[in-house]
Amino acid sequence: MPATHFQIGRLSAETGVNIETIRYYERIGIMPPPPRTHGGQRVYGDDHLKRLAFIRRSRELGFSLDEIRALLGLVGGHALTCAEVRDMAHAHVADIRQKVKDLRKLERVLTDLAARCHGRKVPECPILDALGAPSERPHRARVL
Amino acid sequence: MPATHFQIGRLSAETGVNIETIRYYERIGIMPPPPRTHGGQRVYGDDHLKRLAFIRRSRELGFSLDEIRALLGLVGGHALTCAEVRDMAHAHVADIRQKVKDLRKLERVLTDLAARCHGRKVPECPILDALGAPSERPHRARVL
DNA sequence: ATGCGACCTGTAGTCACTACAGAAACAAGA
DNA sequence: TCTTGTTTCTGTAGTGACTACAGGTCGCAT
Repeated sequence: MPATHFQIGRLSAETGVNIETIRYYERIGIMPPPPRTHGGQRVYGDDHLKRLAFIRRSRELGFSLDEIRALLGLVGGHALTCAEVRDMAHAHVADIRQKVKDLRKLERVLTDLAARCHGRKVPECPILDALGAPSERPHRARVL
Repeated sequence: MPATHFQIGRLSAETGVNIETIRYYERIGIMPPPPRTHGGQRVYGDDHLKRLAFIRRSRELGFSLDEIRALLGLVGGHALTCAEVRDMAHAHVADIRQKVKDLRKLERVLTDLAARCHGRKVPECPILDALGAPSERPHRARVL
């Protein structure tokens, strides 16, 4: 069982969240201001640890800080229903699918371009060509 | 054949780049300052159009403005070799592949969570649970 | 008492835009 | 010529989610 009182450095180490980021979270109100020592240093407990872990995990899953605020019930004062949470998750999945699609298209284009490039001396680079020829030559072919 | 002299609005319309963004590009030096009318309004030509199209396309392919600066030969004064361009493209492909991987994992986790959620009244939401339970209950299982 | 690392506040920088306020320029109609 | 409306101008500030830094303080060990 870990100690129930620790400072920001420990909290940072346990959650993997940067110290500066923790203070930032406090400033914007998604982490509650913890009690302080006599000298003004922050003292955290397990609740803070859990909450920060939650935030971190949610960020990893692609939720914005505003959405996390909602998940935490910090908006309007009422907690979300399970259905609302599920809807948020669904919306994210849709976002992610679109992003993956876009990225894969992009990957194809770039690999194609790179494959056609043989690293020769200087000017006739097919990549620069495909991008639209910065200052010389009219560009005909359009990829994507 | 399109007109060779036009204002920022037209340039914006033809390239799909926001007017404010065009001025921003000028300010940070990746678009050259165009000549002006008597009254101070910017006048563009086909060179500008091509260059902006190049920039736009490169952005779409995921290059940063700094990388585009390099592609345009604005750094150190020397243009990149074809091989250097190809290497940049390769590096991007690697980036993209990693991102796709991460996103797909994320998608799986989120769909799983959403599937286990039946939208019931309020508290026993498996999504919030999996995220680490904001303030109550110890969280055992870790996904991802 | 002194040295050291961890911590404090507050501000500014990052990236790539985007938004706005308030003024001036230009084209078309009355 | 005057007015009206659209477009453009400059300069500044805001966005999201941090990150970096300066200059100072805390707390503990020696």
